[in-house]
Amino acid sequence: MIKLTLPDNSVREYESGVLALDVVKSISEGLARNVVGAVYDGKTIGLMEKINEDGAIKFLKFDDKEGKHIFWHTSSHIMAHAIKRLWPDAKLAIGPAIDNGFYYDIDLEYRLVQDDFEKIEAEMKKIVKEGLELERFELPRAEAIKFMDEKQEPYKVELINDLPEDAIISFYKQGDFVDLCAGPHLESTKKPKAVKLLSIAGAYWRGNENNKMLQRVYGITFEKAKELEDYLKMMEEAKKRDHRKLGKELDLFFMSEEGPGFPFFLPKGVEVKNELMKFWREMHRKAGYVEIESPLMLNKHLWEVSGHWYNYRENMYTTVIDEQDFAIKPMNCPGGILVYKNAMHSYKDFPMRVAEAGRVHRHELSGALHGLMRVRAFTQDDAHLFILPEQIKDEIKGVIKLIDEIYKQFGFSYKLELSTRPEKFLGEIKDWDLAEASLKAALDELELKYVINEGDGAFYGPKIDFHLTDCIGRTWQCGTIQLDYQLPQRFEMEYIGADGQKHRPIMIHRTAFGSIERFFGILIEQFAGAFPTWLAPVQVKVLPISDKFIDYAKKVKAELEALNIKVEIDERAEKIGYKIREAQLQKVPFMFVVGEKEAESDTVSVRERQKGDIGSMSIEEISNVILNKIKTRENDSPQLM
RNA sequence: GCUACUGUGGCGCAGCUGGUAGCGCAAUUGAUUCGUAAUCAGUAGGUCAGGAGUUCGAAUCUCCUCAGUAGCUCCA
Repeated sequence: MIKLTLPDNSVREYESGVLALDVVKSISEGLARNVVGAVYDGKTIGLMEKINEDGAIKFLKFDDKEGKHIFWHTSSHIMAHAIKRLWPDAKLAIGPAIDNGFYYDIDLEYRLVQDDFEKIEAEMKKIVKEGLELERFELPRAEAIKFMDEKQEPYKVELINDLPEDAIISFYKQGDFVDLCAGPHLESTKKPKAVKLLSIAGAYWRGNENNKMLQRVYGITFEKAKELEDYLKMMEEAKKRDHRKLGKELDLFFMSEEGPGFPFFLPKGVEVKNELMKFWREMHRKAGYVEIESPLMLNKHLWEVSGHWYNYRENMYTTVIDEQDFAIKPMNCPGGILVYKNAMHSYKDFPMRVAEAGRVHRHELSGALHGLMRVRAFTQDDAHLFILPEQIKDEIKGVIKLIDEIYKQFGFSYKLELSTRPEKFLGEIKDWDLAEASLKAALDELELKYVINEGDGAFYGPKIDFHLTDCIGRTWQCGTIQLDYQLPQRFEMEYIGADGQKHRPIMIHRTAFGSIERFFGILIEQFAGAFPTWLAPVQVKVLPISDKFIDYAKKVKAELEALNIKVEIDERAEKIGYKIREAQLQKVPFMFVVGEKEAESDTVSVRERQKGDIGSMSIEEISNVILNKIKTRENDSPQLM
């Protein structure tokens, strides 16, 4: 509940939720004259401030995040206004603010191209210069529909029709431009002086691929030109971390036209992946997991039982062997289940935690592919837990903790999402309800924040997803925990309970990395390719000053290799500066410069990638430092310091 | 899959309104043996994603296919 003190000292109360401050404006001239902003659950956002315990509010300045949203939301109106001026037949759909800027979906016969951006930007700047005041007004439903109909805005009419009965239908007007909008907005169009349109893309009306595809124009604005400049520079910098670029530069992996969506890993990429999996195996062993392997390909019968043949067929690679249909596995679970069914189990065996790093193939839509983040063949660090009903909550909590611990190793922060029953689902609703409640309970008991995605679960059960962020802020689902009552039934899985009777186990599917490929991609971007020493494909590069010292360099290399340190020599007849530059660009954690001085004293001159020259040390001394970093898996990537 | 854009030697790029391809890095050869982010010189390497068409003539124009990029849909 929000209390608003008006100039006449009367108090008005609002339900919690977003309160458009323009409402305040209309009722409280003087208190909130130039105010733009909103209050949410009594907390200040936008230009507002709580001034006393009652939750009264007064004019303030921008709060960072929400303030930006208001700024950009108004900017999206300015852009729509500009486009309407240039192409009066454009039909407006929706135009919200996003984390970095805003967009507007527009239905326009004419196809916008990059070259139109300048024109639109120029028109936007004109509107900014005009400093049009934004006015809010409300209309009853019938009038609102009539109004938008007259303006020939069919999408707006549809939006109004879908608003709940009691919704307040508000509009914002700036000059001759009016838009259906809940607000809030800036008081005038004069602030977003630095304007930049970023890209144009297609987007389905209301996100449904059966609907018409509209043109979505993305843009960003700032008050000052310098801010825009900084933003664009920052984006440029961020793009240097792109794993696709670094993957090439650092010889980690590549993609070939011959296998769209099927990544090739180069020796250095495999080194990193192997180290990653070593870490993974250690963590899982400690957490009480065993590991199995199941076949890549299984016959149609199995996929019919699992439900994949009917629910997932368009995504599976299939083939015929000896006149029998087979499918390459898109998921590891059925294989894991066959392993379970290979023997009779007792309740005493539970919880069983069975891991499998299994390569799966899914025929993803070509437009969905993206570097290592979205591929058609990937290795899931899967595991299936077979448990008793009373073990659900604790096992889920255990999995969450394990995933959290794994992510912490890399310094990741993550977002959690809980996805519930989809339209296409197997099994009984009551089982679904129970499963969803268990996942919620586990999250709540661990006091974790999460958002709920209604209807986003897998067809066999609800799930908790862990989302990680890439270099430009896109998030990718990595870890997932899915509770499943369906497959145990479909596969008639059993165990013998304390009562000597057969019972059905409950199954949890889970991944930590999600896909090793995707996780690797995120990792590359997180560290900008400068892997911590323990993960680095080359940990030490030995750089002889000249050919004369190659023998000594080889001796150094042999000593380090005996200690399992990954080392290379740069034997080329280049100057030391050149070799250092190259090793630095390859982001090798340690460089050993060896010349006459070192060969004589049996030492090396050590150069660390982030600190530069750290002086001359004996081989034993420096290898102890390195071994210790490897052993403790110290996060010494310069990106995290 | 959809919308828009892109596709030139291993990599990064240039090639204006059509007249049969250039640069830098890398590679390679030779010289240099040089102390902390690029030594000098030479050589080789591409029928311009693939196909069809327009044209006297196409990397440059048109169409189709493939691949990539951004976003949408979908998803780990």
